[in-house]
Amino acid sequence: MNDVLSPVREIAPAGHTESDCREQNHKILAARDVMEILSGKWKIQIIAALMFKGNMRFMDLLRTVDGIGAKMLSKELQDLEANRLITRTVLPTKPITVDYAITPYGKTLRSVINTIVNWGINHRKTIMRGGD
Amino acid sequence: MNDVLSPVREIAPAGHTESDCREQNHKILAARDVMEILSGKWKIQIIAALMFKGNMRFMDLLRTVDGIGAKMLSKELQDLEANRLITRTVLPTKPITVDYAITPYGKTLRSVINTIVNWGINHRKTIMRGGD
DNA sequence: GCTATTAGTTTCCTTGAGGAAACCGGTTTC
DNA sequence: GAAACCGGTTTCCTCAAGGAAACTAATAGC
Repeated sequence: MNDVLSPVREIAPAGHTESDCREQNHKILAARDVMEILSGKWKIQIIAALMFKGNMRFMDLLRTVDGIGAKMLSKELQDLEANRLITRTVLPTKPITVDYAITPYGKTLRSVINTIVNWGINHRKTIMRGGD
Repeated sequence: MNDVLSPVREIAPAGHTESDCREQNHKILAARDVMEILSGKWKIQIIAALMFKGNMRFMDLLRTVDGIGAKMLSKELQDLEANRLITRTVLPTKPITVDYAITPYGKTLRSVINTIVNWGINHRKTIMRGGD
């Protein structure tokens, strides 16, 4: 009776082809992939720390990434290393030290991190202005 | 004896001033803010769906966001609405329908989502090429 | 011998994210 | 009156994320 209702409405909005639709689904998957790699409370903060402050040792990161504990830091660093985003280098110093650094591949995340950081900075301003 | 060791090494790398350091910490916080808003398994996928496919109803989203359940979808939509990223509009149709749309403020996330999606697409290619 | 450093690991615990399935109230169709 | 569609909510459950604190092992200084 009412065909404005469209009980089995097409998922793609008007004017979108099926191939458009497939491409959009592909994008949604890509977004999910990235969030899986960067998910959790700490990964982005660790990457941002290494990216903005340069190489750091375990204890540096423990002090820089506010609130993280040794166990979590250790685990997150292993994850990031497994994803080839950072390297772990043991240095032959007397109290042994370990250097963590971003890989060239990890550096390709710079645009992602920068975009996120810029939006975040603006978001803070928006909230402060009374928005939200 | 060995001053290369630097037991209480400065956190900022050589050449960085204290004000640099404060700015970098500010960036790390901004990154954390954004990840809090977008964290979880579904938020980015929901935003990406609305952004790339346009307004959708509850059932559209349930079908589009692969694997999500009604409870999670409902809760995530409430979160996104609370953060003023989407709007919820009840339409006076016969079987009641609800339209979800991205707000102008939510649209400012487009650059973030696009950057994430592009990196993700490239990441897939990298992995396919045998990398990892 | 005692303490401090570095870089973790181990154990135990709590909280919350997320999922499956049933249910609900309203409306339309047959 | 039964079945189906819409947009959820409620209940119950599990598993993983995350945290605190103790512990390890090696070395160095006092």
